[in-house]
Amino acid sequence: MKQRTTISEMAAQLGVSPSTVSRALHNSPTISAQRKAEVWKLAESLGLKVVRPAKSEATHCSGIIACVVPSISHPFFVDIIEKLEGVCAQRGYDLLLRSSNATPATEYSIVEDLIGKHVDGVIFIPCSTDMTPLKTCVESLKTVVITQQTGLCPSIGINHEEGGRQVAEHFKEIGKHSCLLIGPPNDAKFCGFRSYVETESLTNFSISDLDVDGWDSRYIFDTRQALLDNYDEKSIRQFDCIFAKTDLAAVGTYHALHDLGVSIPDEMAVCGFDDTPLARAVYPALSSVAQPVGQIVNFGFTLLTRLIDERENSPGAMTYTLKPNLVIRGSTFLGK
Amino acid sequence: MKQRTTISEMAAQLGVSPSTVSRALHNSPTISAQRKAEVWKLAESLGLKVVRPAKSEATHCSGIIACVVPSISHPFFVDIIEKLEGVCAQRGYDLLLRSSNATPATEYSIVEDLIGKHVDGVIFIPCSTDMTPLKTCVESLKTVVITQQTGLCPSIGINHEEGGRQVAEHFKEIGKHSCLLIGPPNDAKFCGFRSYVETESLTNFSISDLDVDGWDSRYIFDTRQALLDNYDEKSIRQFDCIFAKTDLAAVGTYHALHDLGVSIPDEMAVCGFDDTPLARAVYPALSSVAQPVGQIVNFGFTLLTRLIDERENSPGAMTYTLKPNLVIRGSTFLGK
DNA sequence: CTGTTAGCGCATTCAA
DNA sequence: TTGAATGCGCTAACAG
Repeated sequence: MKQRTTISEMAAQLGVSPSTVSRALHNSPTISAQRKAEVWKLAESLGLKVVRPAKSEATHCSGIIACVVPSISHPFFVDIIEKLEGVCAQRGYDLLLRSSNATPATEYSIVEDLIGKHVDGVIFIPCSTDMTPLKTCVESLKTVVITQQTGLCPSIGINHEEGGRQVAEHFKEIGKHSCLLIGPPNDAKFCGFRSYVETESLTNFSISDLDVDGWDSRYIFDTRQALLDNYDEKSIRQFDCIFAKTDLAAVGTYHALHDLGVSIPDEMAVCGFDDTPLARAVYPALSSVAQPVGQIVNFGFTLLTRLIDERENSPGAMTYTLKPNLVIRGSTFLGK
Repeated sequence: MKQRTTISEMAAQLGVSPSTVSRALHNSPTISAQRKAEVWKLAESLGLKVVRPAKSEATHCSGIIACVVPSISHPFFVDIIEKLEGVCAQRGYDLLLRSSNATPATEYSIVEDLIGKHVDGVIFIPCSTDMTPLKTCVESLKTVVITQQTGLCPSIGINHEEGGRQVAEHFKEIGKHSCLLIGPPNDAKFCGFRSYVETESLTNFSISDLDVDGWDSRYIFDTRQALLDNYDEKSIRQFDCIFAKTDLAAVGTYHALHDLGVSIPDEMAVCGFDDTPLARAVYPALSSVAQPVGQIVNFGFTLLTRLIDERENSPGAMTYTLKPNLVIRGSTFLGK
């Protein structure tokens, strides 16, 4: 197997010193244009492979960014991963991927594991309200939290309450007045939903909860099951709209409604959250609150590199909040 | 920010030499149980972080495995990534993720980039029939190809022809006799499909092609569009079954058929490939040829670690072929 | 069993 | 502008 070329091998071939090669490769100002050209010529003919681990050790930076996600099968996180890989590749960073499987304990052990390793920084998506793992992470590694706000480190995410409010307003506008919220009842988006209903004093608007949670594609089936366990053809019809924690739960809702013979959107409007590709894959297309994933990732990445380059004087724990945006599609469209 | 503790700091605190600490941390047999206990005690109180880059340099192995995929938004690859992250985490490896965006040129630059970097090996999923990038990869890095067979390095994947044959057989059994194949006509699964039809001399069975390809969720909409561009309510009904290259194309087909007012499965049976979570998310649930992703990933990982540990005498380019398995669901179920 | 020595390949001083 | 010397933190070979 062909070995990677070292800087000193190149130096030998050129009859110069290793430092000269190093300087040339770094575009150091203290080197003659001619030498630089020579070195680069050879470098390119060899494929230009500088041994990174050595560089990492000498410079104390590895060019690797870790990303900790709650799940690798939730389409929303997949979207984030995809976009993050994009910026990383573009900006010369490598992406190390780790899933906490929505378990704080795993999250913690990942952080433990990451410290002392070869990562320049980490993009963190917490999987619970337990901030212990994050705290440990922030203590030893440059960290940026995305998709939610935290006071522990720079963070960026949308205003989830606002997202819930948009859904409530939309439901009101299409004349709905009895909603089932599917997901953890204390989820911020549901709080926002409720607050809108209260603020607008929609007296004839009733709200119920169905507490099912999940992080991967099983969430679809768990939601369906929970729905079927708790409602039948008759009782489900006390509602005329459903707001699900995420598109996965919304799709599970589609299944259950189909089983119960309830039509979407005529009898029941359904709205999801995150606006994942899934929302456009199902029929009817699912209305969903979109998060500006591109912005979140790009800005999160920028924040992190600033931290890494220490360009940030006092990084503090700046918190950035973006606006969500309800995308209306067939699942809430023709509702009465 | 708390610095990672070095081995020599620990040594200093304990009044022993760095090598002793190193040995203890490695469970070397040439060390007293007492010393080992002392070291571990301190290590744990400190969080036990050994600086990896230094170790990487000294041992020439980093504990990092790279995975090159054609796309991070195709559910099939996502499934692979998820499972690979699982084994990696479990076996103490870090996973470096790179997407070629289904472009051989990008694939090549990724490989170029990976060489000389800190990866012990790479799990490679080629994105095209252009094997140049893979060849370069194999030359300089321990490489294992998954999801397809190649003579260039150890590889593991299913027999795609066999998958196509299973679909053909199923279509025959449910009494279909005019099929539209959606995807690159020379795809192995379609060859298998055709070969079954020929072998069984199904004289009354006709086959057409619709050449649309894609690697991410856009494939859904491109397929839909291609279908609508090429067929109308009438002409589409010359077919009674459709076999799509992958679940994404199948879902796109759902949309188009809905637009055209064709019912699934009554008027048209639809079958996908890869059996991604998407297949169970849509309605009616999509029949699809399942690939044993778990086996592929686990075995691929094992092959790679064997290569890395040099336990393999002559790695050669062993090729392993697994069996696909058609999962029948509502989309081809009640077909006549 | 343990300490000392010598690198791993690079970046970065310091001289020249 | 360039070469020589030093060190990053660790492992491994060698003594003791």
